[in-house]
Amino acid sequence: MGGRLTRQRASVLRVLTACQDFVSAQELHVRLVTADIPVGLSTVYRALRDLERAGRVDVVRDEAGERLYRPRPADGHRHYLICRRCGRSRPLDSDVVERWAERVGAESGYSAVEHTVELSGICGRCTGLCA
Amino acid sequence: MGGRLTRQRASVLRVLTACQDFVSAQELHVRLVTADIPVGLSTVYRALRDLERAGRVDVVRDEAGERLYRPRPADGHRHYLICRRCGRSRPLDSDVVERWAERVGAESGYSAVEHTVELSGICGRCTGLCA
DNA sequence: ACTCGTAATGGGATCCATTTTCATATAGCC
DNA sequence: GGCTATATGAAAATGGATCCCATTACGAGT
Ligand SMILES: [Mn+2]
Ligand SMILES: [Mn+2]
Ligand SMILES: [Zn+2]
Ligand SMILES: [Zn+2]
Repeated sequence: MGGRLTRQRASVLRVLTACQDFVSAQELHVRLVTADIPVGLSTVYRALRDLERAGRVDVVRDEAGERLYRPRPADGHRHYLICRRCGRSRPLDSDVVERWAERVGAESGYSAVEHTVELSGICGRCTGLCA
Repeated sequence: MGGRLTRQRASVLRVLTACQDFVSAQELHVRLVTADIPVGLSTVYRALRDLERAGRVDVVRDEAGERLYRPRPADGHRHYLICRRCGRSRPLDSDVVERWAERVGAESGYSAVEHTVELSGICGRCTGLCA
């Protein structure tokens, strides 16, 4: 399933995990380079693509359409509420939506139904700062 | 609210409405040109941006991140189930999710909470064709 | 530990949707 | 009809993501 274990891939996963929030590939690349862990940008993109395929990360898009990654909790698939100002995210209890999506999908006659659910807002800390 | 009523803007909205499904800006531009309605691509993008700001269209992103537009039904905000193969979409009854999103948002301490909900699958017609 | 085949790397080129620029056209008010 | 702020559109710029390909290095086999 996973390919060879290279220094680069290990570093990408380690630094991503240390983030605890959604980060873009570019941002992650900067963090790696800043931490004196030289990894090419292409390699970061490839590592993230592979992690995504392996179901190890959750992916969302910000308003500009940029892809943001976050390590997926061990207990599987999650949805998040993300601060549009600072990016802080928290996983949600989404049982209700999961059941709704399943039911609607089944009733529709469509097959292989997938869903995207994202909430965004301004977190308490950001509401405090400025206005 | 809208600015001047130009031939181009009128055409964009008319052809978009005739589509009855999600279309990309580029696709819409091709349809316009094909129908002998010359409109610049930039103008299509600008018209769609304005329609979006005015709440006249719903916007989703396909898997490639491309933005797709569909005229919004008169009764407001909707969510859709879209065929990943051919693009056919149907509006969903999303009361359950609306209430869930509202509750979760309120409990979170975040303000100005917004949500994105999209279902995608393979429609009956596409399942029939090939495999 | 050494070799070797093959997958992985990375810097630059390339892709492509979307935005910006700016000279020109025109809607809409007098 | 004239005026002017606004809209247009062709071309250039932007920027995230992917591709290319010569080079590197993982790791299985010995
Ligand atoms: Mn889910
Ligand atoms: Mn909704
Ligand atoms: Zn915040
Ligand atoms: Zn279909």
